[in-house]
Amino acid sequence: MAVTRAEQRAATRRALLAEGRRRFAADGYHEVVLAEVAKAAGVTKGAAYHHFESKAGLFRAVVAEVQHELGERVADAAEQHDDPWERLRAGCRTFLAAGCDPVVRRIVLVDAPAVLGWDEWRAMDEDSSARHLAEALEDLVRTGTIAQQPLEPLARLLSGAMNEAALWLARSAGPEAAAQTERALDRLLNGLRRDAD
Amino acid sequence: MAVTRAEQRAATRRALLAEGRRRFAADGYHEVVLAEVAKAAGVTKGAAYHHFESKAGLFRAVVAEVQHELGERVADAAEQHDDPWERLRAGCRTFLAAGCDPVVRRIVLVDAPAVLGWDEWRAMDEDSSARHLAEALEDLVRTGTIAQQPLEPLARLLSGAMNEAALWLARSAGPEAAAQTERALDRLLNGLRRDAD
DNA sequence: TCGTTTCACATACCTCGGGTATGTGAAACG
DNA sequence: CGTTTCACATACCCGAGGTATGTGAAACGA
Repeated sequence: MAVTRAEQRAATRRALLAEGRRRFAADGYHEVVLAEVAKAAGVTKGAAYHHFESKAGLFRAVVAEVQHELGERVADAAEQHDDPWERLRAGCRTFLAAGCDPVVRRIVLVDAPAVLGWDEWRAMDEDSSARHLAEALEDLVRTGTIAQQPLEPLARLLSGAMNEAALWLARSAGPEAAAQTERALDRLLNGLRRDAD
Repeated sequence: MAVTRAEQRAATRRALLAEGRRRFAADGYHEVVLAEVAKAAGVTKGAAYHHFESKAGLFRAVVAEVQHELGERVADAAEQHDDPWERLRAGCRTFLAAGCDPVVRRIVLVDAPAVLGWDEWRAMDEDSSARHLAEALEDLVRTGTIAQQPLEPLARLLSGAMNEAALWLARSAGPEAAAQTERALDRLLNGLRRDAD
């Protein structure tokens, strides 16, 4: 089989990303040593620096990847529904469930803000997940389900609430915790509705 | 002036904590080099390791200090009011304002979860701020202002909402952002009330 | 087909910073 | 006043991120 250079390059990059994702999720950014990631991926540290500008650069690429997948999952869940209100709820539920995944939890929610800086983290979050939340809220205003109001602060509050709840859910043993959290979130959201339930 | 050993020890510890707090807030945990903190505090690295078990140990002590002060401020603000509902609102407003302080923002909200681990961060947060939130919610249930319900998930949602909102507020230029966030938070909380506004 | 260029890495090396082991001089103590 | 304690200072180790340079096999042009 002929292996072109482009194919080999892509394969190496994928291997580094995959191994990085595993280790960042399992051990946390600081505990991960780049040379070991490279070794496990079948290459040396030089390859890693050829593909990424630094250890933080590899981490950034992993975060972007995970964020993107997360956003897709949330969007897919929302699209299962037609009613804007149910779209929002479905997205929230999916996010809460996904946040329990150690990959999302450790990489995106815990380490990323500290490693990449809060501003960059927020920009990446906006591109993947938070954007969907903002759109969902806009739909709710457009359809008159909730009153017109500044949506940016509201989106931030809800985004933070779900981030933290996801982190907490992953640590709470009770299987009823997820359901309780969803109910509590429902109650909060219902406060925004204009008409009765 | 006679300087006893205990006094000197306490002074050195205070100096290390103060300088650490400054640098951790300004540059972030990773960028801070322990030897420079010690030097700026008028001692050497050896002194730092005599007082704290590691760089993370100094950071942990700083986090505990800042968390404690933050909790006090929130509690003080709440105690200005008698009505449980207003106590909660006052505490939330105070927290949102305090979270904009770079010391709280960078040290407690951004770096601490990654450096100390989310579990330890959460335990410290519970001891200082989150405990007050939980008590406020219990009061609201006791007085019948909000319906009886599992309070732990609700407290987590609200805590996360305010953490994220505080982080965002510190970055948003507009002076109306704080007021808008408080209004949005009010709307969410109002959803919990049993009776009309 | 063959010389040349490109490039995807490997290898060797540097440096900085966290951590440790040990020394020291002045209080504390009997 | 001799001895002990202890709050540091000094010297050293080493692991890990980052860099500079080498290399061999594809890619390419003639």
